[in-house]
Amino acid sequence: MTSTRKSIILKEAAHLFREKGYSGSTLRELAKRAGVQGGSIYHHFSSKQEILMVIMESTMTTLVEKVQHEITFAKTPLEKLRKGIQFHIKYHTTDRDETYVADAELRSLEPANYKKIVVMRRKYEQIFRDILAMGIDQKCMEIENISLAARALLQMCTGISYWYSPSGKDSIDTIVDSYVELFLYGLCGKIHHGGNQK
Amino acid sequence: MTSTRKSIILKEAAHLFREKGYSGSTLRELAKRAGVQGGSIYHHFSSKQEILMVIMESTMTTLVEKVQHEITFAKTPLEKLRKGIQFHIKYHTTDRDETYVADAELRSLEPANYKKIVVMRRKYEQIFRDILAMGIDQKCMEIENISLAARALLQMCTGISYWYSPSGKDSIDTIVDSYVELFLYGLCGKIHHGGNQK
Amino acid sequence: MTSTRKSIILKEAAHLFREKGYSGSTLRELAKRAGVQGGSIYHHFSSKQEILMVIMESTMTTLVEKVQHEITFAKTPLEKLRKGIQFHIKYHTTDRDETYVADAELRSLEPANYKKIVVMRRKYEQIFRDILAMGIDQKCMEIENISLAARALLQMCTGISYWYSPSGKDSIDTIVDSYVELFLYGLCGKIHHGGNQK
Amino acid sequence: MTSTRKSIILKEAAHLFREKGYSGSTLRELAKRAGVQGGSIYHHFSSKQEILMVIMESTMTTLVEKVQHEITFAKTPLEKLRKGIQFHIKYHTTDRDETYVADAELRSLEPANYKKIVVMRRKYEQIFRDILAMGIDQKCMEIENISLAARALLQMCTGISYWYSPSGKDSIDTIVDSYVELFLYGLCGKIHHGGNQK
DNA sequence: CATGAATGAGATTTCATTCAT
DNA sequence: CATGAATGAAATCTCATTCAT
Repeated sequence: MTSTRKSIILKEAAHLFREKGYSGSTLRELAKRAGVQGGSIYHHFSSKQEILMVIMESTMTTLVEKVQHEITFAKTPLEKLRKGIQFHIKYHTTDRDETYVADAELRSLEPANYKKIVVMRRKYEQIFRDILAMGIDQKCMEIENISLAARALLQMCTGISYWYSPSGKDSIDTIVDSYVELFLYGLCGKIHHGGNQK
Repeated sequence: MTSTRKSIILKEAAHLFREKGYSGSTLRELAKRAGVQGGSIYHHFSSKQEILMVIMESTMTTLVEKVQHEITFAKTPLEKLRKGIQFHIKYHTTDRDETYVADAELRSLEPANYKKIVVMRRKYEQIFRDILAMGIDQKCMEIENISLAARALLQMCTGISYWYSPSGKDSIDTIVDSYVELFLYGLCGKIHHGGNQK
Repeated sequence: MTSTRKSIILKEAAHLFREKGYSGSTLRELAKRAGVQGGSIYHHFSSKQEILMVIMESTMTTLVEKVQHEITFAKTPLEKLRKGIQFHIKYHTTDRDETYVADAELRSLEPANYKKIVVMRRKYEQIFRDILAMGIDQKCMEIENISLAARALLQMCTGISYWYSPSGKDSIDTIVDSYVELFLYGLCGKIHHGGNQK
Repeated sequence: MTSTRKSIILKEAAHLFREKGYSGSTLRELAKRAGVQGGSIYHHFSSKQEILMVIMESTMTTLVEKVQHEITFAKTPLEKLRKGIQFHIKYHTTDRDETYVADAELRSLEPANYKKIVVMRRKYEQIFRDILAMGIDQKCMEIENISLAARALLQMCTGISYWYSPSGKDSIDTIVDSYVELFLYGLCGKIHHGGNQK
């Protein structure tokens, strides 16, 4: 919530990178949006790449820390999953520029940075895989392939940050409920227990 | 499957754009990968933008045409959905460079091109929305919000093209089956008809 | 003597670097002098540093090769020294931009390049040290410290490239003769055999 | 020997300019080495150029004043020359950063400053030329071209500041003796009076 | 005096595009 | 069709200098 020059630049950078992509964004444009001269950005960051890295690192750190906190107090795997999805979606809608960038610009990271972020990303995904595994253990979920399911879940939910707008007709809570419902019961899960009818 | 210069350039362009993004790719690099000199690209395409547009247009055209063909002969909405998902995933894994680019580089299109592609994309999504609506009509699906569900479905499936590798441990058929199952019945749909227990 | 664009750029670069130093020279200025656009330089060289390196490497290579050829056919150490000095001075006056740069801009080389050139420079100096050592052996020279003497000789002669101008009043041959004389007999060597009278 | 902020900055500036050249040095680097922040330098100097000028002016002033004092009490031209060389070398080794800069960065001076320093430099060189002329008059030296010889002498001796290190194996006194000897008698002057045998 | 954020001009470098051969 | 030298606009980055605190 602090509004230092540095934080303004970061905020505008996330927005710009989301809009035009990292490579498609220019520091001139960023400077203009942040209300500073081009050179001033280099007082706070040593390179364009560093700006991207700061956004990605802080976003991933927050994601991992907060989701762990959110699911700690839930008792059942289902409850943990619901809390996890809820948090994921809320964070991906409130800080949607940053999360979009963190999701879409992995490829723009230089090798060393890439490695760091991939580690954090795996850690985050692991949290969800663990929940699913627990659900299977406790027989409240039935999943053929945990990895696939976790990926599907996160991609589905992350995708929200691609189109969500606060001024859109669906509220965040509506979206959260729909997605949880969808992921837990599918399109037909509440209607009939039919097998896989090819 | 023709291997003209032009088709090689297109293939390499899709690969390169996927790897580094449209803005992050240079025509020099493309030329090198395609085995020609920089200037030669301009005998086949009038600009970098045109290369992107050709990829996107042909990809979207194929997507729309083929999915329609695939679902035509399916009788029930469930069957249509299964066929649709199957086709979507297969196409997104076999031509994953092109489909990835078509999905991720919308923002790199110039306004006129952007409009054209968005229309095609909506048409494609509409096909899936129609299936879901039909499913509700015929009471074989239960969906709160068709738009959200269609988006979730496509993002989930498209996401496969982000990580799928032919050398990975999951075959395309395995992936298709898992995703169809997941989307139709969710994690718990086959276990119990419990309500939404917050 | 070839006048390709590349050779023109190199020639002008040597001249500019000599005039303003490597760091003090801009590629814009170089481009202007070479009659090309700024960007064109990068068609021939990958960086400003590479231009400097090409100048230094080719200069040092020529120096070592040619001086070896020059002294090969001289029989006595004195004759070899005279030939060596003569060649050194001639090369440092005819290609004085390049030799000046090779001498003065060692510090502007990046570490890897620096190492390469230092090796070549040592090789060149060694040639002169060898001549002096041979002179001592054959008792036609009397030198307390070969390293110091070789350094003094080369610095004295290299210095010519700092002030020599083809339009000046001293011809190259005059300069060569004076320097050889000076270095062989000193200011007083022909007058009296006085000891070191402090 | 005073260690005011200003004198520290000057000392570090001479060192930095020697290492990277005037153009290649940045005030930020200088500030860091001097242990202050970038802006602080401007409390002591009005510009980067002024720092260079202060170094050069004080160095040249000291050179001229001290060499005159050193040679005043010597009686013969030979004695004067020995004293002059001795002083020159000692000063160029003890204050070798400053003297190196004074020697190498003439071209970095703005026109007005350039003129001033060139005058001082000529004055310094003239002192040595005068000694040589006196030596010829008194027939204790034999020199074809006084200007060339003076230039050769100074370049030879100044060059010491390019490689001298207090931790090297040659002491200053050793170097002084070798150079004096070398310049007075050459490599062969003490051996035989042979003519110029081409 | 000292700081350090900010400036803005300018440096190096990149790259889509053109065109003579 | 193909080449590769050249362009020129624009991108990233640097740095001497200023100034409010």
